[in-house]
Amino acid sequence: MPTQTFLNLPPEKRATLVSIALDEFAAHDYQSASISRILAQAGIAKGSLYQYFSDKRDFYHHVVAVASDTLTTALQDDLPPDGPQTLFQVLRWQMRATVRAALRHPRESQLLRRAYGASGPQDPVLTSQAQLSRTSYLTPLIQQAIARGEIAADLDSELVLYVISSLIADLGTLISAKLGLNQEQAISGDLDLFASPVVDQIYDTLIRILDHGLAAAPAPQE
Amino acid sequence: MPTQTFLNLPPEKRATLVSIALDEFAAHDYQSASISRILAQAGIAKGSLYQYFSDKRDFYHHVVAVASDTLTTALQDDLPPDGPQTLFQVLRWQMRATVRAALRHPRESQLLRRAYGASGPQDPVLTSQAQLSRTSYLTPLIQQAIARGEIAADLDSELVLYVISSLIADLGTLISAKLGLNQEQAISGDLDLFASPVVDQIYDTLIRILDHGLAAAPAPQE
Amino acid sequence: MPTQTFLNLPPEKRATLVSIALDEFAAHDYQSASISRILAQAGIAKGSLYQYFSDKRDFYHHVVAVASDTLTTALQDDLPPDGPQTLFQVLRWQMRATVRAALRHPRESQLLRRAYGASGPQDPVLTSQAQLSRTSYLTPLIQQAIARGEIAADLDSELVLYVISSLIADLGTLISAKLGLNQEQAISGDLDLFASPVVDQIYDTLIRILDHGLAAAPAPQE
Amino acid sequence: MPTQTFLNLPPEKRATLVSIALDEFAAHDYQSASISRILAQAGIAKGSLYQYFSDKRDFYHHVVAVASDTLTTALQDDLPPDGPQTLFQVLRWQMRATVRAALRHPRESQLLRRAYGASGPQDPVLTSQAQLSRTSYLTPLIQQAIARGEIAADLDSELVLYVISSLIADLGTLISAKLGLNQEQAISGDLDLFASPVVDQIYDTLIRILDHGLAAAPAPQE
DNA sequence: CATGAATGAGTCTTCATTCAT
DNA sequence: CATGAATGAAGACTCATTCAT
Repeated sequence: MPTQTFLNLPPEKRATLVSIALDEFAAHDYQSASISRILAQAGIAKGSLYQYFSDKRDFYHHVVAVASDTLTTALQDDLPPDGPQTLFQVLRWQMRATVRAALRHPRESQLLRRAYGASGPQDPVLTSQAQLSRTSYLTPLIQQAIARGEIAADLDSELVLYVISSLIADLGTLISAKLGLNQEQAISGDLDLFASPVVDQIYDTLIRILDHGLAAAPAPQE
Repeated sequence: MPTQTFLNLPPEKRATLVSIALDEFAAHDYQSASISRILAQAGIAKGSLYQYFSDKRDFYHHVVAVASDTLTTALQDDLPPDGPQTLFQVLRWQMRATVRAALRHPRESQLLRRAYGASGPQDPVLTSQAQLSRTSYLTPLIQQAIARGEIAADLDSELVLYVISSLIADLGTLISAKLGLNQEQAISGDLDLFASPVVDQIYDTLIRILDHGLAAAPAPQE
Repeated sequence: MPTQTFLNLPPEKRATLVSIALDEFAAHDYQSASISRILAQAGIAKGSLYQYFSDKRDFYHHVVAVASDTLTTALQDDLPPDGPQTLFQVLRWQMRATVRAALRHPRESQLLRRAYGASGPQDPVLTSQAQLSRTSYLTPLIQQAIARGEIAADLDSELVLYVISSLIADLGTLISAKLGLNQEQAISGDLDLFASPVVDQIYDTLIRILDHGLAAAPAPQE
Repeated sequence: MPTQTFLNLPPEKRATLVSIALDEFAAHDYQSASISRILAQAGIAKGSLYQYFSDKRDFYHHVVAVASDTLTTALQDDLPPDGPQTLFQVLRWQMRATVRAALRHPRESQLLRRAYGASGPQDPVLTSQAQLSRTSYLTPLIQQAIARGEIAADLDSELVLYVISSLIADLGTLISAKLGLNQEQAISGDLDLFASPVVDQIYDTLIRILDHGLAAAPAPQE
């Protein structure tokens, strides 16, 4: 946890430090990210960091937390239009919002992929955070959907969550591939690149697949 | 690429070196994996490695390639029973085979997850290998399935590939979660842990979802 | 030397600071004792210390002086019973008092052992203090004893001082060894551990040796 | 323990390194002695030391061992003349030899004083070595002396050892004081400084005190 | 062709001290 | 007069790589 000393810092300085650290931790994994590099670039003395955070890991956690906040906020600023909606209408929106948030915040996105993806047993803090972040938003939606009969009642909600979040998780990769973007473009943060009917069609198709797959089916004729 | 010198080595020595390296690279990410540690444990002189490989990265690539081979071979030794089968019957087999291969070869599995997952723009070799490994096996199956009408003709095969491989990719996580296993047990290599009706039911349900979702639908009643 | 600012401090605060410093300096040698640790534990601001003392070493000297006072006072509160006594009767008392003081004030005792023992040429202040502390109490006693004929007149009083103080200096070690105590017990401050006839006998024997050795001997019969 | 790598080194290089380390460890206590300083002065690369020793402490132990060997050898090269001798004749020789060895090897002497004196519970290796070094030579002599009746039979040999070794331990201090030498002269290694009748008389007197003190006394007439 | 000693830049972290508030 | 943030040198130790044998 950041010390009070860090919290007292001029917001600008705080932001600079975190932003530079974001770059470093997004580009290298925890072990190989270099505190020295970050501090040199930020123009902050070696010793100072240890007045802000107790540890390299402590610092890392903070940076991850900030990135997570940034993305979460971006998602919440991009809510579906009001009015009653089916799970699948909401999911379509969510897909788009997720992709757009990742585009707008490529470093945060990359960092979290790394942090939550590779968080071994060595960092239980992150492991549990990761699980939470995957679970918290979708789980209630899914349970409502089951209650409303939009999803087959006999489907295990945990499994449904797995299906949906798996499909959303790597969406960026899919879209980049279909648009023929290289990785640089994909993380350029240029939203226009993704404003394409192709992308919309991807959403539509995925939603159709989910809808048909999960629907409380008049058991298909197999 | 390994030098000829390496290829001339007694196979046993080669295997030992690679196996120990597998441990190291599975346990630590590329940067923090230690050549020194590997060589010390293998009883091989520091200089020798640089007569076998040009680089730490070169060596790493070789180890990843071996791991990839191991898993691929394991998958190919676990083929579905003969006879004409639908895509979904094959996929069910494939799911089971993938999970079993990962269980039987936990280090390789972990290494590839790391290597393909976090392969940044810094290692284009791995990035393309990763893509290939995801693509090669499933793509022809999917195209056949489209041809045979098992999948809606208007579905883009690339997207179908995405859906299927996403669902297979993290299957281990899902199963571990549902069985309540911790990470240690999950990589223990104990096949019996996964021999449970719960697991079979997961396969069944996922296949049902895929089937309904991808089927050449008599368009559902939405 | 402490500044006036320090002397103006509420005695309680002063005592707290010194006591915590005592712990630190008793546990680590001068260089590795940490001002930061002391201040953090005492809840005193970094800058303040440098308004109380000029230096780490200045502070150290003060702590040593306090410890020295504490022990000296403890010794003076444990005077031999009144009435005329021989040097050896006084010495026996002194041995016991020294041991008891060390037991009652283990931190001070440990600190002084460190400070006076290892005081190199780098810290002349301590070196001379150390010498003084060894000399001041015993020297007059010895001279009286010589005058009274309890000690052979031809013995050099400086040498006698050396003999006596050497034997007293490490008494703690000897007693701990004979009682089979480990170091933890030895500095536990538990007076009862040393309340044993074995200990009394050690005093008696040492005194006998000193007495016979130093006595104005009718030249022994060898 | 030194690695084979270290043992393979040209003896000259080995000696240089150890000698410089001797200076450093004699001048500063373990914690504040600086590996960097030693290596810089020795012209050896940082990394190399860790191919010779596993640790700072490992290195330290080696240096202490070398110093101990040096002093032990010096003592053994200075044996008393042959022929049956009383304990006290031997002790007189031993005093002289100890003082001369310390003079000839002032750094080793200083290092061992530090190492054995301040060896806390944190370094059990040294603690036991220290005890051994104090015990091994004198104990058998004392037991013989008791057997031969040179020492009172009722004296505990452990206590006698304490008395004798205490008096020998700080002899250097006493002599320096009596000769009026400052610390620099005392560690200058100049043997001639100590070739004085004053010194011989100190030995004589101490031996007389020990003799009278420990003798199997016809209880003196006090 | 194997060896393994040498290298020195690099790692994270701690420290006593200063100085503006 | 107290504060506590800033500093940057220094600490022990590890690393991939080279090169003479």
